[in-house]
Amino acid sequence: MATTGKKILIADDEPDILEIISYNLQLNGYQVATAKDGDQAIQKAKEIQPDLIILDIMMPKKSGIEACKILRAQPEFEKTLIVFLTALNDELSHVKGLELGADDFITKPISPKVMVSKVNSFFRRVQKPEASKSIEIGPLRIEPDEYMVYFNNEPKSLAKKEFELLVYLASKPGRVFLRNEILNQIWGSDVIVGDRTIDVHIRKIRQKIGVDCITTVKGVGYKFEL
Amino acid sequence: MATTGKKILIADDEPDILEIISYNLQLNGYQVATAKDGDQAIQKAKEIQPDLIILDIMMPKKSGIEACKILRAQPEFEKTLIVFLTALNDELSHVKGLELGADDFITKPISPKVMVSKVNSFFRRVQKPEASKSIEIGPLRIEPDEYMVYFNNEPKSLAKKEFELLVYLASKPGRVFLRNEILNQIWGSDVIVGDRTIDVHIRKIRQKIGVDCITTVKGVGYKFEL
DNA sequence: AAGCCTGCTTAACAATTTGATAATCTTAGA
DNA sequence: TCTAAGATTATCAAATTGTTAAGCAGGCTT
Repeated sequence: MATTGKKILIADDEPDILEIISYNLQLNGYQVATAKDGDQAIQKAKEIQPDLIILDIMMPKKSGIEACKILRAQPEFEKTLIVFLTALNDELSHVKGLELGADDFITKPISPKVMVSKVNSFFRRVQKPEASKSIEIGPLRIEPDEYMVYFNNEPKSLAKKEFELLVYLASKPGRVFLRNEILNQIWGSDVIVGDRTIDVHIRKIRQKIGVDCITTVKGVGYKFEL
Repeated sequence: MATTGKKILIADDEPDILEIISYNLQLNGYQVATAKDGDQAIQKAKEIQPDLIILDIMMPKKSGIEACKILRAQPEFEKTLIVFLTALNDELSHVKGLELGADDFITKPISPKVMVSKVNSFFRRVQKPEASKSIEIGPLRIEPDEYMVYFNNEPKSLAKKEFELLVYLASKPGRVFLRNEILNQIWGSDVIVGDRTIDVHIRKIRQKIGVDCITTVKGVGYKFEL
């Protein structure tokens, strides 16, 4: 299954549960991180900024409820999906958890299949694309979100292929990309285009940006540098 | 407790359950309607247009799953919250239900208290996106509450889809939204509409607003910018 | 219930932009 | 100097979007 790019953090003190759930979510294309207690959950949450946090209620160090309270208090986790894992019949926890700002709870025991279904349904509601970060090299700023390049804050608009090519080269300034690498990355390994095609696109980028930020390495490829 | 105005429809074939849940939800300010089988649930849903529908899986006439399928097929219930009531261990129903477009399921037996908490959390979840602050960009002001756009204080009225689309794009000025993202957000991930549909709506917005505030990024999508 | 209005979607065609190629220069480097 | 790789330019086909009009369905009015 293709990766969805969604990051999930699971906190539970039972390694077995952690592993089986983690494994099944990964099979379904999620990026999974784990924590074995409340403190670790909080620390890892800050670290990886997950899209969904699953907290077991009963954990050492800090309970899931405490962890949730702490997380929710921070703006960065204000809108993160947080759900609790609870044992059956633990009604009090349910009520408390929901009042504390959890978005839902999941009762244990739970089969991996149901878990995956639930997780999918969480994301069905809140699917918003993650923002990619901008690249900044000297007076040049590339904004992948906007499909725009700014030179000294002057906006320069490139066509799709040109932009992709520039972003690719600029991803590692100074490094030379072989023509083959470029073809594979931007055009795909199965597409066949002529040799001059890359040149033409490079030319258009140079022309539109107005600064020579792409250097030719004859017989090898191109590199981005200012 | 003050009334929230939220309407809930509960369908279950056990009158006792119906009554006790209904009573507790009403205590918490919800308007509650009940149905005792699948057919009645569908009929009442059309009648009162509830904000949340709770369907028991095992019911006479039509099962909750069938009822859900029928309801979801109708545009008016496309985005209504629907949750299932299921007996424990009935995993198959869980999975099936979520795949059929239910938003969640609740396991029986369930205490009234937990039920109320869950219901509260459902509404909390769907209310978040409705943070209806007005958006103001330059001479353009968007009032989500009024479904109105003002340009230099001149009111421009847009149709629903047009308005939603504009609000979505304007939520992050400068950022390019892929056609796919737009489809998922405005039309829903399961609705299939033709390619030109977005264009036509974009055109109408541009036409009605009278200023070109939407930029096309060919091969990618659209972005809002003045 | 019939008719009208509005908004959503689609189809058909026009207009535009993009991407790839070919042909023709330039130039770095042997 | 000579040569091969790259730069330029023009051109064309394909992909993408814009525009218009027409069909349809739901809601409202009469």
